[in-house]
Amino acid sequence: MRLATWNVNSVKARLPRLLDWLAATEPDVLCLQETKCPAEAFPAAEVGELGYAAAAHGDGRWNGVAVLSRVGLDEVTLSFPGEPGFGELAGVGAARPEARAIGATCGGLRVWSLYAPNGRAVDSPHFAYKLEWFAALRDALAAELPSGPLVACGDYNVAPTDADVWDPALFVGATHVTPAERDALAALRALGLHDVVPTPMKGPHPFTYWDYRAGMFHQNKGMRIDLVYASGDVSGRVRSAYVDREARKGKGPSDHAPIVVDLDPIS
DNA sequence: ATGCCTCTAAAGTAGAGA
Repeated sequence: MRLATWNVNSVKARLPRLLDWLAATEPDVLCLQETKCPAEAFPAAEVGELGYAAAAHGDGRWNGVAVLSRVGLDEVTLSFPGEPGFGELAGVGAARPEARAIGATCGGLRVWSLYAPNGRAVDSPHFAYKLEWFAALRDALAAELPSGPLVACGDYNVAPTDADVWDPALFVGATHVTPAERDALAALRALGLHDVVPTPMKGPHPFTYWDYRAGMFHQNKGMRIDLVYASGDVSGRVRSAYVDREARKGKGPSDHAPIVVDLDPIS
């Protein structure tokens, strides 16, 4: 099975590239983040022509996640149980969860496509929301893990180590690298989830995100913030994993590159 | 070379991303 995850930064703006990439890469399952479109506007017919079923969760302008599969798409779950919304923590009343999580069972594998809150700044209510969201995610995945093989893919908006940012000194005091955020990842690993670290196509760092500005991609000033967290029975089947930095090149790319993971069949 | 930001809409500028 070939599994992939990609923050596309608008599925509408990226649709020609997405379709070309699907045809060339042929993943069995693809997790998408930042689709930035309502579920009813998701280009299900277009991906359907390539043989993919689609499940989408959307808010409209912001966020948005989806799962595409050509090996079955069952038990679709929009948001995870206990997922917080932003407004509750900001004290402005109860809020629905944002469109940051969608789960589906694809060919016997439980798959989550996740888009973690950015956090903005450590003194922002958005940062507290980010940590609360991760704590709730931990509980939701803990509840599902006994049921079978599981993979939680997506844009975690956390760089797991200092080696996962191009210049750690520039990130002192910033989000994405704080001990609190890294502890949230450690709590997920403590459940038995394994960080499937992909191989970079170029250079020593498996970065998955490069800012659009100032030629960051061309200088390989990136971050590894897109992650594949796999249960033990899945991580043991990983034959290979890579960051497809080719998809970050050229005109009109997303600012993130896809991660592609090849799994051996269940023996 | 891979090339200096881009997306959406409550749009003609602003907010968000990280």
